[in-house]
Amino acid sequence: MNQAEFLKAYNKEQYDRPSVAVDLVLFTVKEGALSVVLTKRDQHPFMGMLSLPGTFVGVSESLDEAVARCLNQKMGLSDIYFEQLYTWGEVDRDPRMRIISVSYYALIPEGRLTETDKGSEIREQLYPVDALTADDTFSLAFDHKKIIAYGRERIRNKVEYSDIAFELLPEYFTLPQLQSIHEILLGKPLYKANFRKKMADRVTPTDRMANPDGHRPGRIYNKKEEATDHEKQ
Amino acid sequence: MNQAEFLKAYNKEQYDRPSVAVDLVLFTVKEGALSVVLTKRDQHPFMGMLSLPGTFVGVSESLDEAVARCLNQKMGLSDIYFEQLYTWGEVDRDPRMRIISVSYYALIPEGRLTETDKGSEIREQLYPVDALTADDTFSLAFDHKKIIAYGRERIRNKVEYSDIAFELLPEYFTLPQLQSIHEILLGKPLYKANFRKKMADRVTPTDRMANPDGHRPGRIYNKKEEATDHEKQ
DNA sequence: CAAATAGTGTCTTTGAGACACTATCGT
DNA sequence: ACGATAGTGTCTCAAAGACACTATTTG
Repeated sequence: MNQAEFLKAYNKEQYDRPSVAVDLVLFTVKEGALSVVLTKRDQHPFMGMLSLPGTFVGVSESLDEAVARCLNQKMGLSDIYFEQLYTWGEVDRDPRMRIISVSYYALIPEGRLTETDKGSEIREQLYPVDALTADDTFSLAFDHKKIIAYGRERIRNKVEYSDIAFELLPEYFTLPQLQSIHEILLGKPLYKANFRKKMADRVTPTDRMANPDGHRPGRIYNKKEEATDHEKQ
Repeated sequence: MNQAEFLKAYNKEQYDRPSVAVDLVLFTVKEGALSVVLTKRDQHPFMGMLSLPGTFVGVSESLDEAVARCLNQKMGLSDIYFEQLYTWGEVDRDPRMRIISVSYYALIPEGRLTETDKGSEIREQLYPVDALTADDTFSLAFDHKKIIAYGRERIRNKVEYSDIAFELLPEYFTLPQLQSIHEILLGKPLYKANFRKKMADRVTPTDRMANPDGHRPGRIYNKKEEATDHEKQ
């Protein structure tokens, strides 16, 4: 079978193939709680219920491009950290038709939500993750609750061996702020002295200090650049 | 827009949507080397080159079912451990058409390859992974070399905190055999005494011994069942 | 017994955890 | 000085790493 024959035969079966969408779990930390952006569905199925923002994948865009487009069109955001989570392919996960969902999670510092026109709108779509997933009586559209729980576990694990916590903070931050993010992602308190020892070689101090109200100011740091081969020599 | 209208509008765009396939990285340990099953392509594109076994995902089967079908049809295998790796969605990864590939890895003990009619055939399709990925001049069809490298990294990491190594051994094994699997997956030698201490609570001894030629026999173990809630009480 | 592999005892090193202490801001 | 938070020194403890030793088989 040559290429032309292949395409012809394949297209005949076109109507019998699944569709592909990306679904996005956009995390941020708001008021000390890990939160996720959800939109209220205005169509069947699951009309009126909360769901993850998502979009169908166009034939001439990559998966990552579809995610970037979704972030841009639905939330006016660009240059956001995101990463693929898992691909969900149960046959009946959408009651209308067969849709395979490639899920991603994204991380954004709360402050960056205001940098767009839709900022205030998005702030009102934030829901605390742990309350959401703990409540068995509360239900989300499709399998989106499961996807959020999966993403929450991923970042809980990943914060221990990677630098994702920095994606939830602005460029400049204090160590107590960084510790707070870690505690929220891990879901448990950390010892200050130990935390600082572990972070020591991942951050670089600036000569600036935070200006708090009524107590000692903390030094401002930023994330240390990864050492290049050149710098190592 | 109601459901009927949605489906009608959606189907009109049918020809502009990506297709979905699963691609499978089937690992086994052969002659002390981590190896992967590759098939020689008999069609364009990449005719004559090596590629991963894979199949298109049918509209009425889940992704996991497509993987199980692929294992069964192409290799006559069932009840194999497998797990999703990553979904590859670059637009030009297949020169014919837009195909999104959901990749999986699978693990099988070398001995189980002979339990099927196609066993001897499959044995000849095994290629050592590390030689394959180290050789820059050697190239595979599509982006399959990248997928194999990704799977190889996944199992290298996962062997440290999970029980996947057992999937590459038969039900009953000796500790030196288990250590050998770990060393191959990690790519480095391990200290015998330390390894055995770490494994002590993950295996249960039997009263049987291996019968080697010309040296002390090793005790035969099997994997310890996970403690259930009932057993914990 | 020698060759070969199975299996163990124990010292060292490393890093996580716990906790008590000192430092510096505004009022 | 006091309340509040920032920041440090050091002891403990558990696990990983390293290495030397003993044990059991066949020929």
